[in-house]
Amino acid sequence: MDTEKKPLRADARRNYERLLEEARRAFAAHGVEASLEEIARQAGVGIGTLYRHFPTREALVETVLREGFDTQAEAARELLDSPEPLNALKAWLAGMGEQSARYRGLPELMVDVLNDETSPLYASCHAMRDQVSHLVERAKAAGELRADVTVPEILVMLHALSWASEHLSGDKGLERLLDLVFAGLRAS
Amino acid sequence: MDTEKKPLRADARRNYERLLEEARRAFAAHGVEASLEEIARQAGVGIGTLYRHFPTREALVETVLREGFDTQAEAARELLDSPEPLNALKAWLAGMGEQSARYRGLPELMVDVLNDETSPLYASCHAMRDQVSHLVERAKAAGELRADVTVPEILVMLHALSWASEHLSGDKGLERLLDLVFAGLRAS
DNA sequence: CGACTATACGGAGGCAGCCTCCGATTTGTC
DNA sequence: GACAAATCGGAGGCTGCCTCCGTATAGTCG
Repeated sequence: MDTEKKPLRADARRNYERLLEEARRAFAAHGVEASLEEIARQAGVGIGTLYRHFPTREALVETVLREGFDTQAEAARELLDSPEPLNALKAWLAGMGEQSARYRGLPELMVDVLNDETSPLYASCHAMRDQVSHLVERAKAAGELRADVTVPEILVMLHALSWASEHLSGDKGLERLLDLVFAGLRAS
Repeated sequence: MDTEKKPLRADARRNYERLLEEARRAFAAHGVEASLEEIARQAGVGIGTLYRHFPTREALVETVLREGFDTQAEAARELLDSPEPLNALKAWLAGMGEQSARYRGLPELMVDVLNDETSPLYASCHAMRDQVSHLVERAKAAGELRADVTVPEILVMLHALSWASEHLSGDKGLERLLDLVFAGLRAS
């Protein structure tokens, strides 16, 4: 895991930044399946250059998302000290869900990645998985969370809700859906 | 809504059936985004013939799914007489969810179709929407279902769970997820 | 049975996207 | 300023979508 990084040549660095910028724009506009050739075109760069910097679509997505992921990871550490385990978990899930809902098609990608060690996104996702594990254990220990629900179930469900919120007209969809799932659909 | 149907020519009918057969196979193997050209090829038919019988991918999907949908619609009518409104709703959702989970990518298609009147799937989906509405009203009236949850929320959530069950390793995933959502994640 | 017409067939062709490969270009260094 | 290493760019091969129209065939009628 050594992160050797020779300094890039000036033109390479410039192109790298332009590509990221256009990728953000394109993902926002067309989802995570946006045309890579279009991204290169908009960045004023050949398609070969895009593929040199980002060998796969996932590599590009990963780089675009990394900042948000790091923030999210930090949030998890703080939440571990919260006096309300269940709310801490909910808060973490809401944050993660927002990340996952950032671009159309992203929830699908995230879920697929959970079982694919070769993906550049795998490391990030796995780290999150560990973090949420702690939050889940704590909430279970406090008797606030069903003991029989598993971490994979929670994660898949979370991404499913992000996925759903893409397809729901309302804007505050994700939060609402999370509430429903935590509280249950039965009349109280 | 007159269903005029001139009898097809013998070769046309034969090709129609072959295409449906191959479509079922292909959707099962590769999801609803399976290559149409491959389907035509496997059916021993030109791509033009496929498009003549099924002008859009959705038309083909719709035809493949119709039988299951009709069965599902019939189930709804019976469930309206069930003495347990909430269980009736759950049963209906489980059935619908299974339909939606039949092919990879189908939940997404179904959700998108809910707002697209021009889709050949729209009629089927809308009919279902009406049916589930009755079941939902009944369950609310009986005080067994939260009063503030809406039909669109329930439907999107259902398709989200179908979507999730595709991505969950276990096989009885959908049923389990439905239970979780109805009961809620909080410790009881 | 043979001819004629509505019906149906098939695949070429144009477009777009993925990804690879390698000759041409540019950067940084001595 | 020249040279090697690093980087660029896009042509090319592939697959898939969908349309269009010349060709083939089923069914009918004399």
